[in-house]
Amino acid sequence: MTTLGFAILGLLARESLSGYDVTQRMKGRVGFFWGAGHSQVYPELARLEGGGFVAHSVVEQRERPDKKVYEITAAGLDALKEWVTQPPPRKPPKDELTLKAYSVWLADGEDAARLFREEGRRYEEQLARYEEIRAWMEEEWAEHLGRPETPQFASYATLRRGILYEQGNAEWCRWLAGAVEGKPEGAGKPKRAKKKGKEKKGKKKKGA
Amino acid sequence: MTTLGFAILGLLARESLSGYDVTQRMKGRVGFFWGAGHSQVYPELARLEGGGFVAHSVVEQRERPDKKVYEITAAGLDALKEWVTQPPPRKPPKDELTLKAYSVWLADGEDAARLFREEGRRYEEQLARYEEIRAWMEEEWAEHLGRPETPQFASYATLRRGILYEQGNAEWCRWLAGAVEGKPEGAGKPKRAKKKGKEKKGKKKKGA
DNA sequence: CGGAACATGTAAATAGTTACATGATTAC
DNA sequence: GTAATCATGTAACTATTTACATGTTCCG
Repeated sequence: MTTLGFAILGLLARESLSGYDVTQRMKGRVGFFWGAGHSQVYPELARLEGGGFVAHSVVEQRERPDKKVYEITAAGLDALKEWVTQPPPRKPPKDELTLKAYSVWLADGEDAARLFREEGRRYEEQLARYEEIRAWMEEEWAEHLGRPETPQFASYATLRRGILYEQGNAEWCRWLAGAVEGKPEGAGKPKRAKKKGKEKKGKKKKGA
Repeated sequence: MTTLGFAILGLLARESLSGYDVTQRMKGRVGFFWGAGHSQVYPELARLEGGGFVAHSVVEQRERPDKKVYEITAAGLDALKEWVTQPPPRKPPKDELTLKAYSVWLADGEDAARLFREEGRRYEEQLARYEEIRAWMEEEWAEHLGRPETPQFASYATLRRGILYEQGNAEWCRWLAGAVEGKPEGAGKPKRAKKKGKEKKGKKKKGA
């Protein structure tokens, strides 16, 4: 079983969904911790069905194309429960923004400050959206949030994770943008023998 | 050019390395924000050389097998500088621990608390290691850390990112472990009769 | 009429992991 | 002798992304 399979089972444990619905969730509410396109979702649903973890029934619609609605089976629920408390394998993270920071010493300070200020702004926007949802949940779901056996509690838990994540990102971006501001282009290894025609129009770097 | 290619260029911009060395870095100092095995590194170095971004020379060693030491070229450095300040494409994150949290409502409270307490402990250990390195850097590299044009500054920046990341993770795990502790098993049918005496007759709602 | 949302798939390509394969030297 | 580290590669497989492919209904 793949992790994507468990992601789908996690959705179907809450409500039965079509492949289309699953894809929408993947780029909506659960999209901040797991994502997949429809071209991954449909084959995975077929595999899950082959393994007996889900079953589908065709729902005919008058005004819409027919759809296959998938429901989780008892075996699927068992497999999901088993998986939930297993420690996840630690896999090498891929954080492209940090990777850029690792080479930021080579960049022009203004360009770098622009990048990290802009990225920081995005994280803050996302944070603001999460905080709104959080406020809504804390009011609307007040009685669920003390009950870890409810899906509402679990959703709230993932949201808290998202909030801490965005806060950390935003704080770091702000700090880094401030730190690189005003810096000239990279020194350290002044390997500039470049007289390339690769210069972008209207944007002149220092040098010359 | 792939992101892995830029990851390698980022290393070679600091010092010339063999494929073996690059692989070691990938699971060492830069491993917390980018990882790759040797089977990915060697072909990528060949591709980078094909594109003129790196060049190698064979270093014969008396006591060790010969090695190919790769050096970044002027073209490679240009490409890297260009890439550093481009906003990274937002790709769907894959956070398996949060995904598990999304289905934690189905799990036994003790099992879940164990998982998140244990994961939290790991994050705290990592955090402690980072804090040590940070203390070392702040003493040893004091004069570099105000200079964004030095590779030392950039390393420090990525370390700060790591610290904020681990702090957020650890805090969240602690909170979640505490919140699920003592919770009985979730909705649905109980999986197996473990040696648990805490059976309750909770037949409850189906997910909504 | 055209675009967005609903609805489901396959194909091709790229990225990444795990396994296969070899061989030297150092330290126990 | 045997395990660990150094050193470099290829092959097979899995996961993921992007593109191809089709058809409906709703709204303006």
